[in-house]
Amino acid sequence: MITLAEENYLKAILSISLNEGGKVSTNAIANEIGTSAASVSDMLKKLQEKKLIKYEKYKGVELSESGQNKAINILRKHRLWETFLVNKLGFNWSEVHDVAEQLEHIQSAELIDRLDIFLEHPKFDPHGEPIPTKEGKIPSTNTTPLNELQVNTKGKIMGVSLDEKDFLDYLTKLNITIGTEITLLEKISFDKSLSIKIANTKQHISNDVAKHLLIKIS
Amino acid sequence: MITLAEENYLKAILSISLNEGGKVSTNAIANEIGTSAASVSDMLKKLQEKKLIKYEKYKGVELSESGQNKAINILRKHRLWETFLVNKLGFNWSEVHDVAEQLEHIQSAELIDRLDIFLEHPKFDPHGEPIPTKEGKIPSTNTTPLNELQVNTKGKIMGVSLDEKDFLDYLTKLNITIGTEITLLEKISFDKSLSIKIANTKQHISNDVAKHLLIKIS
DNA sequence: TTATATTTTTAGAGTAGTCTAAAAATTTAT
DNA sequence: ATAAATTTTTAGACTACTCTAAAAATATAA
Repeated sequence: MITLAEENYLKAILSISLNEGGKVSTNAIANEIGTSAASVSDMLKKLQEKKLIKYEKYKGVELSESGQNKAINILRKHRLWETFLVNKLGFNWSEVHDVAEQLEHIQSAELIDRLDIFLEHPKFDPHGEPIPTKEGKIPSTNTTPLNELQVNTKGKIMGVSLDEKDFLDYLTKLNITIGTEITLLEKISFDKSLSIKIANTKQHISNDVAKHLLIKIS
Repeated sequence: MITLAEENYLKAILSISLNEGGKVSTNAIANEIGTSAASVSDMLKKLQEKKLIKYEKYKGVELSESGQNKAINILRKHRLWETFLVNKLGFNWSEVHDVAEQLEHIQSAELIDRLDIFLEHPKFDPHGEPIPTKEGKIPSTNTTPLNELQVNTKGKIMGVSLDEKDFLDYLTKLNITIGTEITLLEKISFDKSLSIKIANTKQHISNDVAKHLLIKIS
């Protein structure tokens, strides 16, 4: 059996390696989970013991096949629950993260199968992130972070890669949501901030915001 | 903050006192939770410390007001989740207990408010048990256990007071479910077993089964 | 009412997870 | 290439919960 803490470590390792690729460092995990490097070091030994990760002391860590399957399944559950909370219970997209973090640990394959059917097999969660398949594949999305686009490119916002209340509430204030058409007008080299056009209104956003907006070029 | 283990103790104490009334013994709790009396004794000290119970050594225990509120809220969550699982996800009434035992610990008042709305404020769970109100009241049901009825009484099954798979699957096999019309034909004094009539078919059930069938006399 | 049985509590120890402080290994910079 | 900075691991301790065994309190019965 896998414990709740172990699940959270696997999830953190998956999340970091999806964002950065390659081996994951102890510090990165500590930072992601909000714990000490010492605790991480301890836990990595246990996960290694259970063959959920590949780990060499001082050399960083990656998920084993079974570890990856478990981590992706947790991600699938998280995104299905977020979809349920928004589509069925009427939550706002900025309100669902914390509850989904709890729900993702409920143990019942049957429950998730039925939830998936009930939601009519959604492909994306309320943040536009792809929902992993039952078989453990994460469908790829043909999107580019806004800050990597060239000036004068036009596109549509397909998703956001950050699930934090403040960020999402700010986007809502800017009239930015999934499906919003956007044009990149100008890149300021000094601070990498961007001028954009949304619904014929010019707006200015920081690089920190832009890098989490996933665009499909039109 | 209340831990998962503490929640389970409060729930166990509530469940026992609803069934038997009066103060709850250490052994009864140990039995309900499936742990040792020593562990219970330990935990009772902690719950007392947090003012969730009224406890005197060797004298048994009862819930404090705040403990009772917490316990009833867990029961409310359990029964709402069971209703969701059956009414929305299509689970059978015998399959939902274990998953609901996990879901009842999810911490979010907003979630439960919205679930209640989504389910259209159900009054009873799939086993016919009343769903406690948000204010912490458990509505009373005017029902009598089948084994307490007099011979030749006719009634309708309004609920079952046991949520165990084997029991519920057996009822299904007997064509017994919520709403089933039933007539008590005969009581066998030797083993307290009963002859009953369901849909014009005579059947025979043990006292152990009958005592968990809650009847409204018609 | 005193002995016996039962229940409950205490004592001591174990596991999972966390922490801080210090040691060891690795990386970076001069 | 060696010193300094950073990262990672180890050591030792703490909390929450669990256990078994033994002691203490209570209930039951002759």
